[in-house]
Amino acid sequence: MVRYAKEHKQVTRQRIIEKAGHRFKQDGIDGSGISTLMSDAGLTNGAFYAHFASKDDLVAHVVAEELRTQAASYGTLRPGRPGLEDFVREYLSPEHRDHPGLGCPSAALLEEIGRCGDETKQAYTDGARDIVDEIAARLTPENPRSARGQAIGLFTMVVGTLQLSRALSDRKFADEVLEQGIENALALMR
Amino acid sequence: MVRYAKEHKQVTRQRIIEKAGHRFKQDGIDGSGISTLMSDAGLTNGAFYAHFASKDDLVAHVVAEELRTQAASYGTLRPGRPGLEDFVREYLSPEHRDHPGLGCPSAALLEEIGRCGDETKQAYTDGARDIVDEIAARLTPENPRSARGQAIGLFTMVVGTLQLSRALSDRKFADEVLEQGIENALALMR
DNA sequence: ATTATCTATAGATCTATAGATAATGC
DNA sequence: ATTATCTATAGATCTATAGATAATGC
Repeated sequence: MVRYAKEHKQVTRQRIIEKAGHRFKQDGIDGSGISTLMSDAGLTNGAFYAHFASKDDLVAHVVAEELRTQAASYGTLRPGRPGLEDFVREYLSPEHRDHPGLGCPSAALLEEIGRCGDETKQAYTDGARDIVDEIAARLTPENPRSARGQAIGLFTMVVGTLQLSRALSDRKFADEVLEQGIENALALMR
Repeated sequence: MVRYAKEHKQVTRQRIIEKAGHRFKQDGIDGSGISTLMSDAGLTNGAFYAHFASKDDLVAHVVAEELRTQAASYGTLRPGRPGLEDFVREYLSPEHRDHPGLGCPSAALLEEIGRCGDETKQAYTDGARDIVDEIAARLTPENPRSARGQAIGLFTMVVGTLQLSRALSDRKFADEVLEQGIENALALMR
């Protein structure tokens, strides 16, 4: 009984975390209330505190989970640079721009994470390290600049590019930003 | 009388906008309430609605003002590429990272602007155009890629780099991100 | 006399808690 | 019998409004 109950609770907790990831990326952390988050998971407000000590506690777990998922998804890409090129084209697509809830947590939340408490920033830092390592591993260091430095540049540029494209009300300008972003990303990988 | 009063009101309005810019960049738009914003300007809550129709209305004016100021500040740089290099080094400094309230509105608010209403996104779009033009004008198009494309890449990368550095709890990693950002920015300008 | 600003407050929403209920496993 | 979840609510905070007040210019 205890065993089943524990599993069930863990399943629910995981569902809250995953649905919250979607909601946070869509409406922002400050823009998402506990009631909405629990409703997204098919539960009511009060049940929240049986799973998390506070909203901040949830945020830290969501950030960790989102980055873990993202790092893991890189494993499905083709090996080496061709895989990175596929990644860049998918990342800088209108599809990704127009569906933040399903997309990259950094593009959707990076600025807000910078204002969060230390638990959340720590979770983000751990995840970011893994992602930079994943990208760097695909960049053979042929030229003087370190693969790690290139990886950081590639990552920050695609994040900034997607954010900029999302903030523009002019569709043509927004599309141009994505297209130039692909060119710039490929140039950075050289 | 009417004339003096109007001027005085305009001065107050401008003060509200400038102080709100600082507060928004520090605590986020969602994270800054009207009471705090007015208190920053030395006024009380209720006076706000004599100046702005709503918080959204203020946000749009703040975004326009912040980007106008930033574009204007580029005029004080040395001409051409050397000026851009100065800009990059200043932009990607620990000083800038650690004082968001006084810094770049895009690094502090871009993600949140993407979730704002059309008035604010329109204001941002107009400002972003000017900034991209300013940067592009300093990049002589010697190579095949357009100066405009390079300008977009430079801008998005420095914004993403500053945001990333602000989100990291590990100081060494955060500093490394800034240093590599400078390298990457210079590479993009080539 | 005019008007910028203040005081007070309505009404909505937010985080968090306490006690009740309903579903599960013994 | 146990416990995950729900109902109800406290207390804080948010946006916005209405009417009062105080400072300025005639």
